Amino acid sequence: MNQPQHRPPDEAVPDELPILHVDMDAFYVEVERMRDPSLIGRPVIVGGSGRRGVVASASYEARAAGVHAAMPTAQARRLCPSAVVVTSDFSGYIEASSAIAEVFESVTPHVEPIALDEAFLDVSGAHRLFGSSSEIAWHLRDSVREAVALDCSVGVASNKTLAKLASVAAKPAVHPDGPRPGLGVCVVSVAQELDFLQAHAVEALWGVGPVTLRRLNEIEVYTVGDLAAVPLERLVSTVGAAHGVHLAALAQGIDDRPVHRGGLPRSVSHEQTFETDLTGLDRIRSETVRLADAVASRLRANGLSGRTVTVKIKHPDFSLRTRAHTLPAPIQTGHALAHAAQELVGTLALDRGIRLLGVAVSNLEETASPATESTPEAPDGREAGSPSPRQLALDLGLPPGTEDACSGGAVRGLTGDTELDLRLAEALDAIRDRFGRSVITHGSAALRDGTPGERRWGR
DNA sequence: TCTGGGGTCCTCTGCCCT
DNA sequence: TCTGAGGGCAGAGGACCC
Repeated sequence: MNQPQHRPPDEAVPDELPILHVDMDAFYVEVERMRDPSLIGRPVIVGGSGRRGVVASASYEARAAGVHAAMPTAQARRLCPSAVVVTSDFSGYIEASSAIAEVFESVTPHVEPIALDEAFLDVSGAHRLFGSSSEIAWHLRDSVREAVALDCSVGVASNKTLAKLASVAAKPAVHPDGPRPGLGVCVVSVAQELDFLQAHAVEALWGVGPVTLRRLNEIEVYTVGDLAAVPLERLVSTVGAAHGVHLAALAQGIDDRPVHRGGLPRSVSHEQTFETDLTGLDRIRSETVRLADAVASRLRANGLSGRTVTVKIKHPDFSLRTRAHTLPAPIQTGHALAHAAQELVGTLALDRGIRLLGVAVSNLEETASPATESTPEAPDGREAGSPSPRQLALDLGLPPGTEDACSGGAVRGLTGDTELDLRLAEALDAIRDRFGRSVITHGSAALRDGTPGERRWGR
């Protein structure tokens, strides 16, 4: 959205409002419009274009027709037949997101990314350089626009919940005649907090999804104000202890969660919904290898390894099953991960067909890349926070590469990466870096149209 | 006429150990 | 040797977020 910005007169904003929530406006759509300017002014839907795709983001023109995120693309097409459907290409979004993150970091080191298109900032230490919180918010809007030619909305408040709601209030409005410019920046002073907060529908609170909303509606809670009036015991008996106590505090405007910089990710995963349900053991196994390989590539690219392997399958009736196993040592190679994932898949009922298959690794830790790890001059004394030494597994079966992991023929215990696994992964990475990801893969998982990882994260 | 993908966090349950 | 209580942990699943 490239609307002219009308800077409001300076407001008396006390500097004790430390939290900013910055949210890009229709981020994926606007990135696609930068790539293809012919999309400007037209209704645009970004998301999966296949038979089972859903909407990831919709332009304000498409939203005016009732299209919203998570809606099946087929349904969105019916609601807005004139919309242009663009398949998500995350490499461009990641690039823009990195440029935006640099703008945030230029103002404060206290940045907590929430997604590619939004973040919380704690600006309590930035006032001497950049002025009041309101001035910082406008400065960020201008700087983001200058850096990536995209608009964002900024909420300013005393805590995360209020800042998040404020950024929503600052957003452009959906209107049948076209998008109406929003405030751009919305400041919620301490004096306004409760009135602003308690007028919201209860589902506006973070943590209130469809299930919690239904439960709250059953006890006649529809607004945050209603929530604030419910006795804590009733709330706890309705939504559970932890959730109830948390929601009760939020309803009173109490939210002392700090802004913290992202640390190590908790998990890395790939999953795919298939155009037609997956059947046949060979096919299921080969897709497991492909997903495991994609996850392992990302682990290595980020210098990570993990101990807990989880597989997830969704049946045609949408019932979901997961199986997890924690290995004695962390792994980061496709071979070891595929082996563990296949063992887990083998414990699940596969005869009903598979709509979605996923492979995830959690219990992550930093690990030196194979290239750096092989450096013989590595110092003995490691600094705190430096990558862990790699514990290798004993290879109890055939050497990697001499067996097809998807054949299930060689049974190695679920142990970890072997030295050979690592050397093979290192060679694969080098070849893929040079010639592209699709030039080499497991024989059992020959790529047909790119891995989900490529489609999502780029080659 | 269908319902994605990549995450995080929480609860419940079962198992193991003391 | 058996049994029960309780803590810790892993696994499974649900709910939620963007």
